[in-house]
Amino acid sequence: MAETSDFKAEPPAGIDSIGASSEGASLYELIREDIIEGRLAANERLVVTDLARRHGTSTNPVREALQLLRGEGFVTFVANRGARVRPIDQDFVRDIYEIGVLIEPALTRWFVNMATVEDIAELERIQGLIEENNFADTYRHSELDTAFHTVMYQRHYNRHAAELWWKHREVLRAVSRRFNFTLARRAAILREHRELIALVKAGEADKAADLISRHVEGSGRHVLEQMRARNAARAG
Amino acid sequence: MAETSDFKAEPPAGIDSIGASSEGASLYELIREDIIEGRLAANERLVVTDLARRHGTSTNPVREALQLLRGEGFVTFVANRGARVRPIDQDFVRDIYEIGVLIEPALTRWFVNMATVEDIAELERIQGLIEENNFADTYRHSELDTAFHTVMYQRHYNRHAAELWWKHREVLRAVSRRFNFTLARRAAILREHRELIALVKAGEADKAADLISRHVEGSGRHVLEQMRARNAARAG
DNA sequence: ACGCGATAAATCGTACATTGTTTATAGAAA
DNA sequence: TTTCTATAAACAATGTACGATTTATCGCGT
Repeated sequence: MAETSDFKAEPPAGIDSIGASSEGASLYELIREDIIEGRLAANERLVVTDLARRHGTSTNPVREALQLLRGEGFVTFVANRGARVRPIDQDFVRDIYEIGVLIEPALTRWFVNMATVEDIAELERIQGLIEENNFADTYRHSELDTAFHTVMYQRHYNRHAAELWWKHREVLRAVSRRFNFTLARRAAILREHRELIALVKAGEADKAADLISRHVEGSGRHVLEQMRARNAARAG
Repeated sequence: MAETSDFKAEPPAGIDSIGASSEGASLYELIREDIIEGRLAANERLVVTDLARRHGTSTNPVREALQLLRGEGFVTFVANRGARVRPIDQDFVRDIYEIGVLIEPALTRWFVNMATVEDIAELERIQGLIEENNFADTYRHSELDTAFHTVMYQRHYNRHAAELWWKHREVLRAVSRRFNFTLARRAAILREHRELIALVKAGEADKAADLISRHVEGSGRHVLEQMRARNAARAG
């Protein structure tokens, strides 16, 4: 099949927990996916015995998976009361984007200074896939958008920053599952990516970093507006 | 007793994993402490049965603790081969400080804009403790130094940033266990903290952020020099 | 309607079985 | 003798099953 792996990236080595491994979707990945994809509600209780039954295993692997997710920050724990899904709400998203605005420009700067021709080719390939998609599938657009950034950040010029990006990335996936970017916003993303590639080729690190800063801030603002609008609609 | 809690801070709510809880040092905290304090060597194997015996429990709590530490990034895993201590080496430290330079100025800016009189009083209290210590105990000096920063960052104007700081903080503790800041450097820290308090009181957010930026960069450079020197000595 | 006690449910810890990995050993070839 | 390999035994990670303790739920009596 035309697997989605046409833009699959590897998680930073060392952090073996975050990121989808090639084949064996282990238990914690499945549970994390359930959280990201929104199949589990915010603050929903994660009952070990239920999850064990559902996944056809005993309780022990589930418990370990939940602890791992706790360490990653996707699950909260209370002693003797078990785990709950950590909600991905407005504050959560706003905070993530604020961090992105701080981190991504620096990552971009490093990338521009150290990018190989293969890296740039890969960027253009992703960009091609986005244009090919031509706004047809909003979810795929989002996936490709994060893939674009991932290409820039995955070779860890700074391992911690790369790990941060991988966590950030999971949240972005969660957001894109819940909210569709408008056509206008998607057009802006496309345009800014194109600009970015040009700047990368020209070796303009500072300008590229600036652009990314505005790019991330713009996306963040847009997502938050979407979230606010939905909340207002729900309340009204 | 004169508990060390004269500058104890709370970990950001929500992230229930990182940070020392008041009393019950649970298993994962103990193991993490062993890593931070350097009682476990870099890349050392973490054998579940050994740890269980050593801590007088069965294997299950140990396994969960290791998964939690994996999620936090202090332990690496290989399937069917178990866990190892993630080394806190030069790269690790350099990367952490680079992130610090990106994050801490923003955190400082937020703090200056939102600090209460109690916050400032707390800062001055810590500063008083540092001056009282008067370079006598280098380890205590480091602890107080991070405590100073923690006061500024712990009230999570941005929860993810606060979590980042808490992780950052653990690494700093690890570093301070392995390397002593020179007298000159500690004097500089003291001076810069004093400057900072003045800027906070004056509400000079930008200048404070600038100062912190240089402050963190300076500490990072200093620590890395220490590490390099020791490595060179070891090699020579 | 509001505590209160019994019952149900789920977490947490222990013990054990299974599977895969590492290490030690013995033998064969150079 | 030395080195490489095949094999077996020890070891440790992973998964299962179960008991104990804590928490949640429900019905009863006032």
